[in-house]
Amino acid sequence: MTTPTRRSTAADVAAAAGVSRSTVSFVLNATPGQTISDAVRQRVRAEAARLGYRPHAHARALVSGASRTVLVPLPEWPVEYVLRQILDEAEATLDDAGYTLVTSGRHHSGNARPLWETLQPDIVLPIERLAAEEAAAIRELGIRVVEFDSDETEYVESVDAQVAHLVDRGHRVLAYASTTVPGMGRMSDARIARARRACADAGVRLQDAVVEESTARFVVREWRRAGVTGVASFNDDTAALILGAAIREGLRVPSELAVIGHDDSPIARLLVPSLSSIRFDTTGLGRHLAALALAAAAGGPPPTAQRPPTHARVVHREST
Amino acid sequence: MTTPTRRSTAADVAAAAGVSRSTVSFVLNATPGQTISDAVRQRVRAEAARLGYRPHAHARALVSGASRTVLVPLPEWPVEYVLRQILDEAEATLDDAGYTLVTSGRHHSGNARPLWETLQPDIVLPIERLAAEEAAAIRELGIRVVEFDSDETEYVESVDAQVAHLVDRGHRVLAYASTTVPGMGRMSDARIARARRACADAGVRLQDAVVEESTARFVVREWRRAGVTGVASFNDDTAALILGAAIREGLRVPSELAVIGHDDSPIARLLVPSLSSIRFDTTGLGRHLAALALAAAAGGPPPTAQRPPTHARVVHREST
DNA sequence: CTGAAAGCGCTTACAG
DNA sequence: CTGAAAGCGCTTACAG
Repeated sequence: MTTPTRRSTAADVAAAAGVSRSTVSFVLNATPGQTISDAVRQRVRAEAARLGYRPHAHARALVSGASRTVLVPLPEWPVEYVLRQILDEAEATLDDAGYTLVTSGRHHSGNARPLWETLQPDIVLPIERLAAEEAAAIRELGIRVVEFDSDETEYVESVDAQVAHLVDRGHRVLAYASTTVPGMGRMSDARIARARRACADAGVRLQDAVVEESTARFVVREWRRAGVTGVASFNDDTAALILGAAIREGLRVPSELAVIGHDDSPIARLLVPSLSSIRFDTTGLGRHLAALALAAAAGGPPPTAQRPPTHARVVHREST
Repeated sequence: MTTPTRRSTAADVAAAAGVSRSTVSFVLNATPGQTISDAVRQRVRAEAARLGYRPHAHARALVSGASRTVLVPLPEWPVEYVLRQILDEAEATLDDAGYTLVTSGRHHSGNARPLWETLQPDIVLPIERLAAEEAAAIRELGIRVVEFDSDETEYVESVDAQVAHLVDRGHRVLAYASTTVPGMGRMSDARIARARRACADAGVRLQDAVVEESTARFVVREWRRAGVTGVASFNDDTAALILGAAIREGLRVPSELAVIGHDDSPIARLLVPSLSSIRFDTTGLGRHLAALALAAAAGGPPPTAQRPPTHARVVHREST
């Protein structure tokens, strides 16, 4: 760790090039409508390069009123594979448009100010809907908040795909395995509700249970007793728990118990038997997020009220 | 998405409270050495609250020269479980000290400026050592760069623990399973080298191979032929690949082939048989990172040149 | 064709 | 006890 050197400013460049600070700004920002000789432009650029000049972001943001930054507050629950993939794609797309995506962690113990105050992003795009007061507080900072038009209940079509897959493969008594990760309760409830409806529509029965490591074998035994032959899971980790319990119970998978996960995370391919799962169009979703942010940054309304393209589809492997 | 309202400034608060802007600043920042009547203080605070005044971060950073922000550029390779845990802890610790930790993604396609320019953090703390020119460029921005005193070769004692565990359990021909994730090559090489040394010291033989999904069974067959009975893996995903291949080959684990992973990621408990692995003191490492950043922010040298407490230790499960 | 000046929102010596 | 003023580093009308 060495001591930082004093950074060079536009004034330094101006002095070195023998021009005014405005000229430096005009040249370096290629401001249109200015008539500056090529010789001067060359000189300014050369001096800027020589001095390693980089405009000070805070000063620029202060005067321009925009930081070209998008803040994504992460949800309370641990961020899973799918969301990471989506955010990676959103980040790349925003980068192409000259915007930087920053995610904020789930700690806000309170000593540091909230990241939107520290960062002063142009846009805040929360994954989970913010509390109304919180959103209002952010807006009072002059920041635009992008709220999704849809709540969790619209993102559960993947459950239909799980149920349809199991029904197609001849299962008539199903179970839904949900999880207890704190903060995911609402999402879990929405998915169970959707599973119930899908099963009712298909005329099959549905059990459900919260599955944890310590109870997985017990749950599996109960389900077997109730005639369950196919299980849809909240995510791949929960499915792995079911799969493990089934194996330890000496059940054959999928002939005695079929299991389908959700998210198609890396673990799905690593399990034996490999896990059928639900894959999302994370690229499409990521670009959709980026488009929402960019539209908000441009000051307009969201691009389309259309639902993003989830394209949830079954990846069929050995477990079903 | 609603249009943002104009945010209120210190000038608004001053006008509303009938005082000067300096007084507002003194009151709100509790600047010591000022003698301001309680009545005035009350009034300023009340108006600030009523107007929802929040100091503009960029203006404040511009004048104070500090943003109370720590930037952690993430490595090129996909961030695994252990690093996330470490960063979560570092984030919480920094938050307690009033600093915000921001991580920068691995995209820098180049249209957006590097995050350190956009963010102007006080400290940059890269996980992987930065290229010298890059570090120099950051320092020219007046930002302190914290370089670890140690390179990867010092973080491989966990390999000793893997080898010792297998040797303790009676294995005399070992194998090291490495991975091909781009960017992790150096780390992988360092660990294999360490495994070789540990095996030489223990007087046991060592094979090694890069393991991928498509080649895992082949590799396992080869190893069996060479008499290998214990495998140490670069990470838990690679171990899962070996485990899966062993099961598909009809081998009994651990009696015919023992496997130990690395990182103790969630998958280790989900596999059947459950995977022995190496757990780190992520809490200690996270706090160590935070301490390094804080020491740098305070302007001093790093707190201690001591190595961080990795405390790598074996978590013994069914696979060994 | 180029520079002096104002101003973004704040903090902090310095006068009263 | 409190306010006027300078200045952080930039951008951008506005004069020459």
